[in-house]
Amino acid sequence: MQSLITAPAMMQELHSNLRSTTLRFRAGQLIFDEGQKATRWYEVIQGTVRTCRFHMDGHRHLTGFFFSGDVFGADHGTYGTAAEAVTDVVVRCYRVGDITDDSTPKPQLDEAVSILFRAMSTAQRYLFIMGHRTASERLAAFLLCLKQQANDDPNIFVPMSRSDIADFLGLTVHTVSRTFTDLARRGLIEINGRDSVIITDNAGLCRLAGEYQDSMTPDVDTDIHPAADLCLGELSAA
Amino acid sequence: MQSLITAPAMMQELHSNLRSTTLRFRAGQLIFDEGQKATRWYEVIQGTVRTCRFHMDGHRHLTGFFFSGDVFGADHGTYGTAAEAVTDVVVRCYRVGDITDDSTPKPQLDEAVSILFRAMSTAQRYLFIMGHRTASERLAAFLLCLKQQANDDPNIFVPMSRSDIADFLGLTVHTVSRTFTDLARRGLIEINGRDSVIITDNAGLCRLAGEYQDSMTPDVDTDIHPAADLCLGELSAA
DNA sequence: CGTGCGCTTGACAGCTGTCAACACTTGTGG
DNA sequence: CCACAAGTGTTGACAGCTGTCAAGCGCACG
Repeated sequence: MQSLITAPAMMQELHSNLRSTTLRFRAGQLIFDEGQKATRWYEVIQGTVRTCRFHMDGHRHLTGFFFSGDVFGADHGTYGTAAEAVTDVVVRCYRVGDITDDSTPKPQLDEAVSILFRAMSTAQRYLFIMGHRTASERLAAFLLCLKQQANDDPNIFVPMSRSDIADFLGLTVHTVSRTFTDLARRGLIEINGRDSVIITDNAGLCRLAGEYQDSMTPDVDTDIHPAADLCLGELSAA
Repeated sequence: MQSLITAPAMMQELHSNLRSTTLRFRAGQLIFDEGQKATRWYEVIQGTVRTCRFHMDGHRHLTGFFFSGDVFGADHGTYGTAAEAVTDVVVRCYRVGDITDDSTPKPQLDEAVSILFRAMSTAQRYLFIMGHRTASERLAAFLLCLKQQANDDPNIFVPMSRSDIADFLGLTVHTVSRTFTDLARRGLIEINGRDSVIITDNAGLCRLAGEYQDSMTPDVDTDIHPAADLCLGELSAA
């Protein structure tokens, strides 16, 4: 569920060496705006943050959700997205020299590059979802990401609004809402209010999302590439 | 139209210092496979190359097209996609030390990182297209990319098959075909055989693709974010 | 000339966006 | 405490778009 842009875990190794400021934002508040000079990066201490872009046609596109421990805003030059508080949040804010700064130690630079490549790979997997998956498949993948984010607890806390989910998955609020009730009707989940979902059929949800449990092989008989894979779970990989 | 993964122009600066091998591939031939160790990167001398992934459900997803001068295959660790010749191609093949190799000069490393961030930005823009755009809007954006790739000549050469375009845009062959004829019927393009298209109404095509010519402002009256933009043309940015 | 492949087209169904209405919660003010 | 408004979420009706299925066309190749 982390950003498709950057989640440089490598920077976490520098925590002890960096001066940080703790900030609080109320739900809905802007943390930084798209296009601003990217002089700081942030770590979520408590709450949930979203990154988003607005497009000419008025559509909003959410590019990631960030939870406790996640890093966001580590962009290059200017911020490629805005960041907003989904809930009341507490974040730690670090000034950074540019990643390509001479003072950056070599191994961490290596890891940064590696992470960027992984982020690209994640983005491409996500591209596939947006291009080829239906609403219920996208929502299933999304819920599994939330579950993984919460240590695989099937009792999921959903801090973001239906509208946020819609703008993240490329759907409308209506479709998201309908799909929630549809998944519930099919016995895959149970809905407890607007911010709580229980996964009652994990295997079924995985099947929907395009993941296959255990060593189950996909039921295709054509000449599939051996390396073929689509691990939606990695959407939330750091 | 270049890869969403990597198109490190910085490496081109090293051409003169590197040993290279010239290789030829016939249309349809595999250049390298997904998952292989990424020990070389390639530059297209002549022809067109595509990079693709296969997914469990049997779907193919093309991640980029590469034309003369474009660089592909500069991945980290293993290739994230396979690369195939769309037409008969001539490529130059370079062995590379890892980008993070100690011998890589600092400025070029900086540029590599910068390019990676830009690629991420491009991927996110592309994500938006996949999530929010209709078939005709996608095809319009695609054709404009092809046009830009060919020095803005409105007489476009389309080397790839309808199937390739479909798997790149997240559509089916049928929809791509129907959309081609639809654009022609609306007077935006003229189709000359399967591999040649003339753009007869550039402004109209731009409007469709979500780009606005000149200083035309989008006709929305809601509280649009000031930094809002969607420049599909940058899809083909290096 | 026959075959195979890619491209096109039509009919149809399914999914999702749009429009509309309503329920529920929250906050404000009387 | 109630009335009211605003925001969010849900649901239904409907239309439009796109995938699926099916058929046919044109071209390249043997």
